[in-house]
Amino acid sequence: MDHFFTAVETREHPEYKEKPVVVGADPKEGKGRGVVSTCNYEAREYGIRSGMPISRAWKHCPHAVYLPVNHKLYTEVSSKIMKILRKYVDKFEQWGIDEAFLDVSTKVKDYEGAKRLAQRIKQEVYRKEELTCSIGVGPNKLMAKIASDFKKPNGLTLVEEKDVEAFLAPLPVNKLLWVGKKTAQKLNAIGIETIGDLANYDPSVLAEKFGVWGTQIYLSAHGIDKSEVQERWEVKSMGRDTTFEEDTSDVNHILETLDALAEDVHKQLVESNFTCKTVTVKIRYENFETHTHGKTLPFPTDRLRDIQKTARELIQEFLRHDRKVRLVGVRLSNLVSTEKQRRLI
DNA sequence: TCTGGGGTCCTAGGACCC
DNA sequence: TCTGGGGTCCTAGGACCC
Repeated sequence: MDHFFTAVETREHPEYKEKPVVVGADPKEGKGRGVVSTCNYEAREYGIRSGMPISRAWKHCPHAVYLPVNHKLYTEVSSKIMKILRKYVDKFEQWGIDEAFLDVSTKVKDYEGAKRLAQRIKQEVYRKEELTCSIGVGPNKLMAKIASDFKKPNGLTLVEEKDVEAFLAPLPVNKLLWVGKKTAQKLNAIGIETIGDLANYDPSVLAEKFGVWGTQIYLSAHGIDKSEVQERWEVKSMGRDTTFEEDTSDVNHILETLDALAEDVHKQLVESNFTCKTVTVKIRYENFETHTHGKTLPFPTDRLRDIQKTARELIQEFLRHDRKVRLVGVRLSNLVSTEKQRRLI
């Protein structure tokens, strides 16, 4: 979906149309902490980008419309859109809140057919939800994803198998899926700037420098991706974390916050009929130094007091009166469905 | 410039078992 | 006194995604 959160907000509030809109943390007149979640194209004109500190966005454009993240609303709209998409295929994979992979290989004969299908999907989504999306068509998930990024908003990009290498070659290496900031830096350091540079690099050297990862990105640079489109329905972990309004060394405040986060994630655990075996806490000090500390219990649990007690024990060693804390979090993993657990007992 | 919150996957070392 | 080879599970940290 194109700038999904701000697009939904603008649909709900037509008065925002043609204004710069930013969804994210409260800017508090430029003193807010947190980041931009999504911004529309008008806001991008001012240099605002998603992931940017909200204070910096404020400097770029104080008169933009700043809105909090209304996750509930976006999830509802997302479900409706996913339902539309799912109808078109039998192999479907949701990817985050606003993206999806559709395997249309059994539904169309050729790329021309895929293009027509993509146009129909765009029309239906627009007609029913008044929202635009950008679609990429390719021989595999990797290429479809990169193609979908190529022209936005409201784009449709086809990359046929025979054109894959030529399409990828001029793109900067960070356009490749799984190549983020760190990997891009390392690649740049050895003279690799474009995907074409990477494709022409000696794969054995890449394997030596990056291990399995090196082989993976080398194949990606050639547009090779064997992964299947498949629904992931199994959750591996669930967690909550929060950044304090102000960094704090108040132990009671930290522990109470931790309890509240545990309560919140416990609610989700019970509602989704899971028990958990592992509790992990996360702490971030004011200097952004971040630690995690986890414990696997001898038994799976869905009792709030087990989770809270374990979390409190785990965080203890990190709490020092001379170190201010920026963020705390609780994550539950090693999930076992309550049904499965009953069978095991 | 000052860095959210929800996740997944991978790695490497250590404990432990046969 | 020196020390195999196979495996699983746990833990902490890091990179990546939206």
